[in-house]
Amino acid sequence: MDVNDAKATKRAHGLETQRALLAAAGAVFSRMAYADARLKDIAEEAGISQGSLYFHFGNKDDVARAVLSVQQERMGQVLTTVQELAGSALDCILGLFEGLADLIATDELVQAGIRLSMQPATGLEVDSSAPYVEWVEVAASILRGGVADGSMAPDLDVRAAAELLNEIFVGAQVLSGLEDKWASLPRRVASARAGIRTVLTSSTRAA
Amino acid sequence: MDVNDAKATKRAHGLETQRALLAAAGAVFSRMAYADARLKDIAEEAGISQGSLYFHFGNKDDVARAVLSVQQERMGQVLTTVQELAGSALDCILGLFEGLADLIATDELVQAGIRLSMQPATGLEVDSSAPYVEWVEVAASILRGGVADGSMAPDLDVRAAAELLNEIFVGAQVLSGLEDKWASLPRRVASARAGIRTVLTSSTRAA
Amino acid sequence: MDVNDAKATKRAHGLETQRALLAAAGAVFSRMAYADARLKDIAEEAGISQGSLYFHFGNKDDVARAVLSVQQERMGQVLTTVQELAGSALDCILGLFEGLADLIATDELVQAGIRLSMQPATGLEVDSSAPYVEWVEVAASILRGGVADGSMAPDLDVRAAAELLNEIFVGAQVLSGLEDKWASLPRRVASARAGIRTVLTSSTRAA
Amino acid sequence: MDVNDAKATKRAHGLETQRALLAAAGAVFSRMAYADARLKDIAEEAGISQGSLYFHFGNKDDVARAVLSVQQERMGQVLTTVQELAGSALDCILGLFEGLADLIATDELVQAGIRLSMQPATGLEVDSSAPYVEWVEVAASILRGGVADGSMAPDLDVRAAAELLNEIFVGAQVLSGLEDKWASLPRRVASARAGIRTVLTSSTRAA
DNA sequence: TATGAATGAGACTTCATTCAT
DNA sequence: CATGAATGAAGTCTCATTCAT
Repeated sequence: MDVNDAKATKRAHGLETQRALLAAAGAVFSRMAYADARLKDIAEEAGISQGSLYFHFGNKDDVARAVLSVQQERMGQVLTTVQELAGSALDCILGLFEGLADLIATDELVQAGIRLSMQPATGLEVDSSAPYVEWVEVAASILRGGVADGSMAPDLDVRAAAELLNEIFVGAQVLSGLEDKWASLPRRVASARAGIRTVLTSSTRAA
Repeated sequence: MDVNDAKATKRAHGLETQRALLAAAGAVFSRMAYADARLKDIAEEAGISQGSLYFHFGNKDDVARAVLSVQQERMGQVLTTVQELAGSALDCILGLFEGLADLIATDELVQAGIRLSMQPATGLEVDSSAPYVEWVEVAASILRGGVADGSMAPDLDVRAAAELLNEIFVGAQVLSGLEDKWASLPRRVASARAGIRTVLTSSTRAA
Repeated sequence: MDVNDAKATKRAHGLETQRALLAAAGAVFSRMAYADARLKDIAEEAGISQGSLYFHFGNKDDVARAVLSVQQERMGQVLTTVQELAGSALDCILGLFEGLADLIATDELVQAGIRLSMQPATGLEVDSSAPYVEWVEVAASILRGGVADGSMAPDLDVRAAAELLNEIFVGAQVLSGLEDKWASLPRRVASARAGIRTVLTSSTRAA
Repeated sequence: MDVNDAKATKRAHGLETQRALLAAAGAVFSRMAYADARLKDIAEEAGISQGSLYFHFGNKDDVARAVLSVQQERMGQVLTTVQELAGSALDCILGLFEGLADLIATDELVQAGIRLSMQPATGLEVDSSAPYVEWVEVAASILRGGVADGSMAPDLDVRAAAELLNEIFVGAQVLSGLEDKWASLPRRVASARAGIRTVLTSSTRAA
């Protein structure tokens, strides 16, 4: 059992290191642009050597990709949770925005992912605009539900409204990121709530 | 007059080079992040040597600052023009968005300025979030006019609406930038038009 | 112990490299002015890459500072040794000059330090004239001993004599440095011996 | 006559510029090492363009050489003057030191020359130690006169004494240069006077 | 004569990445 | 797993020098 214990310990230790590394990457990438972020800083923040970093990740791009993947997972999680709890589609969309805002405001790793998503052509060959397209689809899908369940205007232009919501949320992210590192994002979203509801429920020529 | 002629010629030549340099900087900064942009590329694009670049601008930061300054000037120009032409405040704000969208979609230098504004703490110690604050003020001022001239809802929450408009526009900028280098921005703005009008004119609990 | 061994080995290797680097810096800085010295030459002379140099020293200034620090240590060592051995204060001061002359004539690092000390305001913000002031104090202190132990004239103007000695020694350094890279310094000091003794022992209006 | 006048004016203007340029070079080279001095600074200090500088001097080395040449001329002038006035050889040598000290303390161009002389292998292929050898010869020649006219010890070791004097003076130059840009040189020389006289007049085993 | 503009070589420095231990 | 050491490519910037006007 000695050997197995040692192995287990090592593996546990390795996982812990990896988590620390990811958190450190989040901290650094949330503070500055990808090109300005130094692997040295990440390693230091994680309390390990630069050499070690290359054991856990292949290179700088991989680190960023890992961050992006965690971000997407966590944001997706919010979507799942909200969809389970929400009543009407309108509540769902509003709850989604609120939930994401809270997540972003408190989770450095998610902040880092957002930052990274907004700097294309940086080397990480991922099509970073992809996630945004996805979110439009998500929103459109919910809006269609809203038209169906009567919580939104029956003649809502779903496509345009979904894009508008996306723009609002992305804009709020960017502005709160610049303003105070996303601390004000929940407030911004709350403040936009009334306007959003108006757009989604006003009939005739809405959105 | 020989001497003066010579001087004038030289100065003109210099200014021309500077313009080329600025355009080149616009092209490069609009394509990639500040930290990824290479002075070599800018110089090459302008058709001059790297050394020359330092004759006209002190360093990389100065180049970026010059780009930002031109961007702000051109965007301010749109504001002025629109304010002169517009009838109601509602027309004014919608015209402003349209005008800016067209400018951004076609002017590389302005695109570069936008990119630069969104990468804080990169070295150009300018508080790059400042312009966004300014635009909220501009919007708020126009909205107050709209409440007064009756083109908007009398009980409009001006502050919240101004922030929402700003978020919409910034979000549209970011998304169109990621999607197709701002080509789709005018379309996005046009598509948001109905929603914006709804928000600004719906009474009771608007925005 | 495997791990500790590995660490120790690495550290030893690093120290060795640093020593080589310092020696190379001595060789280069002793041959030319600070501003003319190329880090490339130092790295090459030490047999490592330029990049490596920055692993051990932060920048060019740091390298120079390290050289200066070693120089001062080695020269101070001579002072200590001589003070322990010397009989009279007169023997002490003459022995000090001889010892320093021999050190300077043979130690490239010390030569480099001397060169560096004589190029003020070059970037190494150390007040490089400080060491010279120090040496005047040292000399004055010994001379006071000489007045006390009777090996020098009782009415010696200690301050003036100390300054004169300093000037002689600095002058000899500079001239031998220009003449033949300090090879002739011991000869110069030996040749000055008689004059120095005269100045220090002649009564009435000496020094 | 118009043409000649114009020519004369131009020539005069040119000479004036050249003088300004030389003074500027003196100012700059007296402040920093040759390698640190920028032609741009010299041109600015002279109030002309860098391009103009190349009309008057071929290149950076030439500027330095011009400074050195003026320095040597002015220092030689002091020698001539002193030799005409002095009574005994002892007075002559002491007067020479005093005269040179005063010149150096007040003349930036001479200060610049001194600085330049002490940075060998800088590019100006002049053997900069040559002047110092010369001055030893001058001193030796005067000392021989002193032995002859009885103002110095009859058994003076002329060679050694001359070298010692040279070292004292060079040392004083260097130290005052480092201390306060040569302002204290006259004081240093005055303070060394008594010691020098002792060395030159003490019999038996002097110098 | 004089100058504004331009150039190119080369210096210092940074940083992702690799490797022996 | 981890690290200290090392590397090399590349980037920003400086500066002596040239040239057309």
